[in-house]
Amino acid sequence: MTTRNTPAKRDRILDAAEALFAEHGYDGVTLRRIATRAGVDVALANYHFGKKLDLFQAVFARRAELLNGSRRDALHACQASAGEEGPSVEQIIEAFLRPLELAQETGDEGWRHYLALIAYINNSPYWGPRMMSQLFDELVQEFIQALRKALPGAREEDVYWCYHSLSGALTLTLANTGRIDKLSRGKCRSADFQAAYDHMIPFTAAGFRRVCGVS
Amino acid sequence: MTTRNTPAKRDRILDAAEALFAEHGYDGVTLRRIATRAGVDVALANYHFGKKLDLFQAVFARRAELLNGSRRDALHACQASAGEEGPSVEQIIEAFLRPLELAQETGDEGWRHYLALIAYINNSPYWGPRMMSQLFDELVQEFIQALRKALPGAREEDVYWCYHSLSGALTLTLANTGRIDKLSRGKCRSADFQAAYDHMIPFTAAGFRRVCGVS
DNA sequence: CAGACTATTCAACAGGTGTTGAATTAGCAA
DNA sequence: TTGCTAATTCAACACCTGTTGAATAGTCTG
Repeated sequence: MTTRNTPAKRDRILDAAEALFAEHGYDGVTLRRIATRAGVDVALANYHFGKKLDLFQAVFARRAELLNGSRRDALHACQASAGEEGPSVEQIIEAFLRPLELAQETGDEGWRHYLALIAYINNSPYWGPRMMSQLFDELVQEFIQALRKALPGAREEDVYWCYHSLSGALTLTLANTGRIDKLSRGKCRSADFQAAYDHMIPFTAAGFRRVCGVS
Repeated sequence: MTTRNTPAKRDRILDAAEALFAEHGYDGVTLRRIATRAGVDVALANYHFGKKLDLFQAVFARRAELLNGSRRDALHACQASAGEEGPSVEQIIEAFLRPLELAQETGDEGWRHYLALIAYINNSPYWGPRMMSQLFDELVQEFIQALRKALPGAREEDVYWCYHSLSGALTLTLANTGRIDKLSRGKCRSADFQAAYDHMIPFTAAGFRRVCGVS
């Protein structure tokens, strides 16, 4: 066999880096802290991934394919079950958001950290422009085209601005800062993605319909 | 006179720190880089503000009062001009967002950087919980109470979730990452706050009405 | 077993970090 | 002028950073 079975330490480095980068950002994390958390020597990160920046990108890329696949499947499924005129705005947004719940379905902390990392990158004026596009733009454009079909006659510009609001609401959810918990005095729990999406889907769908001029 | 007229260098340090913190985050910026940008010796930042963390907080606090005042005035103004039943959802959100346009009205780059810094802090799992509340929560609660009055019968939890979406959309706007520019192939310019709010106000207002069960 | 290759650790480097105390300059009072 | 104080710079500290090359341990092949 050409590819050896990768040892556990390599993955532990990715896991540790994922969690720390998500909470403190790229510059807020030291390779030594990552290594300590992974129970590994500092030099090992360099051996497996090269420079610190390469490790950062490896963490970011690791789960992207899986996430994109899950989202794409959801979109195609709702398109297949819909009729000729295609799925509704609500169905499309649902396909966009629900796959992100895998974070808590599986109880996998890694996914929660990864989604927080996406939020960090997407909201960063430095990282956003140079890292989001290559992994996520193609699929996002597919969702936006589906939305345009569900909103006939909408101006292209309006659809993009609405997507911007949707993306922002999602990003803050994924960041999982716990601020809404404090504001609402415990009535909302920002870690409860399901509740967040239950509200976000009708909220953003109504926004799309209003701004894009379809009753 | 008891307070000397503060020399220009002190403010230049705040300006430089503001711009750099907003783009690269707390750990991504070095005191030497701030000093260089301000045309000042490294030790001067320490003399005026103490530790690096104190400088960070000073930058964050500098414009907060002014911003809160501007927003509070806008809210009270629309409340005064409204009748007994209070202002509409649209009017309240407008009062929440429009004051943020001062960034481009005045052409002041400092405000643009400051708002991007708010976005950075608000979206950060580390800084968000420990810095947002003390400066902004009181006024936010006032806005939320106004929204509840405009949405009679709405469940408190639903109002907070809707505010969460509004806050997320706003945060991504303030971050000013330019991603929507690329996605829309130039049809939207994320630096154009006015266009952003023109879309965001009806978008989020429709979301509030739908989720909070008022036609 | 020897050999080969991968995974991992050890030790150390050159450079950058925040911070500090002493020295210097500038601005105003008597 | 002479003082006094605030503002600013200079020089240096102890520490931490990412990175690297050599050394060691582990694992499979023949």
